[in-house]
Amino acid sequence: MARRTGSHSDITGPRIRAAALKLFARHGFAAVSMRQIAAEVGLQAGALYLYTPDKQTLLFDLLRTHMEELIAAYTAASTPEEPQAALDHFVRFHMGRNLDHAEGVFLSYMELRNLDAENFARIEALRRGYEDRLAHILAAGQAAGHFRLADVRLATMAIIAMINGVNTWFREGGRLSRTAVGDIYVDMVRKAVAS
Amino acid sequence: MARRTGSHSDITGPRIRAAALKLFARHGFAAVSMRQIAAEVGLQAGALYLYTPDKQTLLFDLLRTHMEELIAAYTAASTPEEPQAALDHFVRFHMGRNLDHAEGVFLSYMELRNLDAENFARIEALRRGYEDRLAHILAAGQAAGHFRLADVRLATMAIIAMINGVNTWFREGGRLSRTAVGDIYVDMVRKAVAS
DNA sequence: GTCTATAGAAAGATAGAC
DNA sequence: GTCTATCTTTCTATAGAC
Repeated sequence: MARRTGSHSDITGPRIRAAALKLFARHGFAAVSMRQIAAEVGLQAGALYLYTPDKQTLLFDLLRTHMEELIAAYTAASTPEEPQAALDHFVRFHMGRNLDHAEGVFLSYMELRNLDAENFARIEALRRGYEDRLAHILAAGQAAGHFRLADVRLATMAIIAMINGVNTWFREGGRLSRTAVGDIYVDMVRKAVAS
Repeated sequence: MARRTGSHSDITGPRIRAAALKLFARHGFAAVSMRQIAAEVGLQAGALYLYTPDKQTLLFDLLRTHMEELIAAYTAASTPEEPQAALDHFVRFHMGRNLDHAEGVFLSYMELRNLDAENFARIEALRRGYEDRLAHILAAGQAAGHFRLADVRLATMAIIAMINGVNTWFREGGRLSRTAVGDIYVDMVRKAVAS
């Protein structure tokens, strides 16, 4: 398909979103100007408005994409049937995914307040859908007598929060490897839900 | 002590900090203007500069006060000697304190990036000092054979993150009371560190 | 101690040339 | 598809009156 010079619609969009993700995560949504995002991509500020109607929609698209790709990746990595194996798998998947998409994770927790009510509800629905995957594993293990949980929803939130916390301190090349941390967290989670 | 009309130095300072805490937590540091803070207190923007040299110092003072009062409160609530009792006590204290100071907790995790390097280091040192209280409990319990931990530092971070997560979903008057949630978390933590 | 007024910089978004 | 130029608003911080 022939294209005239200066026409980069299909590549510029992703580059804008990548720049915005990086800058929003690093400095915060409100602290980053459209001019900064444009400069990061090598554009003038006005050109951004060919790709997003406004700044908030740009943020919403980042959060929506982050959640959708998380769910798609979890779905693609088939979960074992057996509850204990499924739980171990969830812990390792969630930790690895979080570390590989740290900027998106940070944004999706910190910048929800910059969405309007409708967009906020959409992102929350996606997050809840993901959390339900873990809740179902726990409920199945509880029903089968493998786990002993006072409350499935609280255990779900506790496990996710615990793993999310890894992003605040883990550094590649630090004292413990990613695999070693994963092993230790799997062990702690196993014990926490054990019957 | 005689005081002329319009002189409220001793009361205005705390009111400014309270307003800034509320607004920063709700909308984010960068999204809140000095005018908004002043309006919340019933002042003009210029008057704020009698109480803080600039906006960032106002944020730093909030974070420092939050951490110092957290540590002071934990110190004042005497910790049991026995490791398991001390751990239970820490879980309940940390959860309750977080819920009572949700805005400060949120700020102290979300707005660190708005501090310069020196101020950031000071806040991190305070946080580390607090985390060490839990680490010492875990290490003592490990040494006494009450706990089995693959790594004391990881267990410390995991427990704190797990409890911090409560702030994102707990609502007073919801399905479970604060005490009920505390009981369940104490149970999960006990099991996670059990030998 | 607080106000009004303002300096000076920067923001989001749009119009129109190329 | 992108740029230049600009409108309009808002920001932090300061100066000086009261």
